[in-house]
Amino acid sequence: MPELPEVEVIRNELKSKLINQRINDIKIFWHKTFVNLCSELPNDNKIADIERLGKYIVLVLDQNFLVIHLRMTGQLIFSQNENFSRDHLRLSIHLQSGNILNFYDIRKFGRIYHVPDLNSLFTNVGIDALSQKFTNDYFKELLRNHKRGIKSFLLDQKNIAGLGNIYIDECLFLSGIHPKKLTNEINNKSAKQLHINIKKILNLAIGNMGTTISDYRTTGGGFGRNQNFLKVYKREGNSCFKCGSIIKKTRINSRGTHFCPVCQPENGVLQ
DNA sequence: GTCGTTGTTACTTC
DNA sequence: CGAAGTAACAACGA
Ligand SMILES: [Zn+2]
Repeated sequence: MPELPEVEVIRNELKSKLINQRINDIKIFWHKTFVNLCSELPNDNKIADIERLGKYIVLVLDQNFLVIHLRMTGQLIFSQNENFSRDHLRLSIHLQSGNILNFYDIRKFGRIYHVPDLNSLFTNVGIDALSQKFTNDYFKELLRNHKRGIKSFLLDQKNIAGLGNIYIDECLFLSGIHPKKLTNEINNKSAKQLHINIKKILNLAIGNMGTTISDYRTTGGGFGRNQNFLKVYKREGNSCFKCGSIIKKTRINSRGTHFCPVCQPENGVLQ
């Protein structure tokens, strides 16, 4: 279930495969996957560019946009022929070159929106975590203006776009911040550390081609490698790489949350 | 049969 | 209003 790094890897791979290609036809196999808010289908449109905001991939067409969100189990797999699996195939974008971009999605939560503009779709999406606009000062202000558990705050895409459950646990561990620490009680030093680590961890994960825990695949169907470098996610019961304590797992926002009780003390007090 | 799962949104309650 | 909790979406594997 992809977060910013996985989406960015897919975007980079698709750029060379799709830009300047023309869409011939779209075949829909699960109706809810495709949300058409334009008067027509995107057939005959050229893909001019591919952008990303948070976990959204944006195919910029001549006239309008195709916006893709993979949600939990979405996969975009590129094929140069008709010889591909139809299992869990929800939609195919056929290009005039004969190549096909297939959208697989086991749980059917993913969506492909065809929209005339991006405003309505992105009203509740904040600044991208890897954007130049996401500065330390901006982050400090954002934290100060909310009183909310930091993990819950970071999961909310209207604050900062792109972080999800895995990378939030990793960023908070590396920064020594308890996931329930209130945003307005995080001091400037911790905020700066967290800001640096968010960028660092996301960029490292992109370099490792993303994290494959179960369903994430690159556009060639390959695995990422970043799952081999996680420090706390899925490591409950194992020793902390920093201090040797046992990594704990709890539930925050009904999400599995992994942390070291010594390196990330609640209320700044060792437990 | 039950539980948990990398996401988002609507809804309720405080 | 903000924040927190829950269900819903839906399918699979342990
Ligand atoms: Zn530790």
